[in-house]
Amino acid sequence: METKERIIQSATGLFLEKGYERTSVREIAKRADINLALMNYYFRSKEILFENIVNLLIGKTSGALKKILDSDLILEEKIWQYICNYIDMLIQNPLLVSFILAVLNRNPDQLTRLSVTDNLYNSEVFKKQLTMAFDEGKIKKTNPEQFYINMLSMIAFPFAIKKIIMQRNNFTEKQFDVFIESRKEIIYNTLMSELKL
Amino acid sequence: METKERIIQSATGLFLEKGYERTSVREIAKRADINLALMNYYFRSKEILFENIVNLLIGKTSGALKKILDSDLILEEKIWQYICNYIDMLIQNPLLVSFILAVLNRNPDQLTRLSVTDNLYNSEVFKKQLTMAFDEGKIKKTNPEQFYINMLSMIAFPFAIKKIIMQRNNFTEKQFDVFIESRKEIIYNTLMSELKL
DNA sequence: GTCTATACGGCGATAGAC
DNA sequence: GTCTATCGCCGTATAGAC
Repeated sequence: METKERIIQSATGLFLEKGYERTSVREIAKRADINLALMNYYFRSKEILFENIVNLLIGKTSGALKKILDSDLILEEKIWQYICNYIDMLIQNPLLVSFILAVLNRNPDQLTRLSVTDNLYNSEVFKKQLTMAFDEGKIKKTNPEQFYINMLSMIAFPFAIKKIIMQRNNFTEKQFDVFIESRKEIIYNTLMSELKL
Repeated sequence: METKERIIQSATGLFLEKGYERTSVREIAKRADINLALMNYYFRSKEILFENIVNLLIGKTSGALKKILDSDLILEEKIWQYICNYIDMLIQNPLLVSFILAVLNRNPDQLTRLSVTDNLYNSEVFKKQLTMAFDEGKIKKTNPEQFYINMLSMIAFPFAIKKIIMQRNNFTEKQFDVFIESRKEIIYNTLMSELKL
């Protein structure tokens, strides 16, 4: 579909430049040089359009994240891989966290519509592994859900407050990415030091 | 002011029930039983109205948070007090995180307008204390800004994804609060175990 | 100073003609 | 598939009555 593709191209660019809220469907239609109504012919709403784009941008990567978490890697290696891949994905899609949080608070009943969410917060296998590691005497006792939330928080939250962090520290985009990049090791150490016997 | 008070009462209730985005100014006016235009007579905009309400709700508490961080408490005690007070405040104002993040992404240029933000993310004194503690050989070397971000992330992020956490774990409101309450100790231990020599 | 009525421009969405 | 025209909201602004 030529038209459909043009809409996606235009919308992707605008969403990445200005974020979801500040991009209007009229603007998307204008830049794609198509009629406004075609937006709603191909995608039923602005939100669904965004979901399609998000799935295109991070569908594979987020699937890979879940695979890491559900794999049979040993605990330390799994945590390290998860942190690295998650952060790499967010560096390449810095608006993702804000968007998901925005959707969450506007449409709380339809959490499931955004299929990637399942890949981004999913802890069942991982929690079992944590419990088992404790039973085998390999780590200190820990609440698996709390541990997972800690990991997720330290990975994702800085992207949610990216603008404040940049302002407070006078960061350029590049400096912010460096700051985040160095968090990989910090998050890993913080988490592991709590598990060590 | 009778009218002004009625607007604040109505708006506070609606914002707490439905969040900022899903509450319209017409709804606020209707419930307060006042004319729509009075909204903009007393408060210049919906956003300013919300800011007033936020300041009323958490003005004192957030000031207290900054005082803790800037006090001369010893490091361990300061961190513990900060975590406890911050979390208590968020338990009582669970929509605060989502709102601030929403404002942040809609109005990135006017971060300063929401005065409480200064109280909620402010690390200068604290970072110096961390650096000094290292110089005195009391703790392991750590990047102060990263440490502060870790603390903030673990405190605040769970409120941003409250709805997912509740859904995934089948929590009631009360169970969520218990879950959060028990995070105080967990966050403290996680942070301290990274500092220990 | 307060308050009412009304209007403006923009939004996301849609019915219906071609 | 595409387009026009329009709907029903939204936040905001203002003219003018009391």
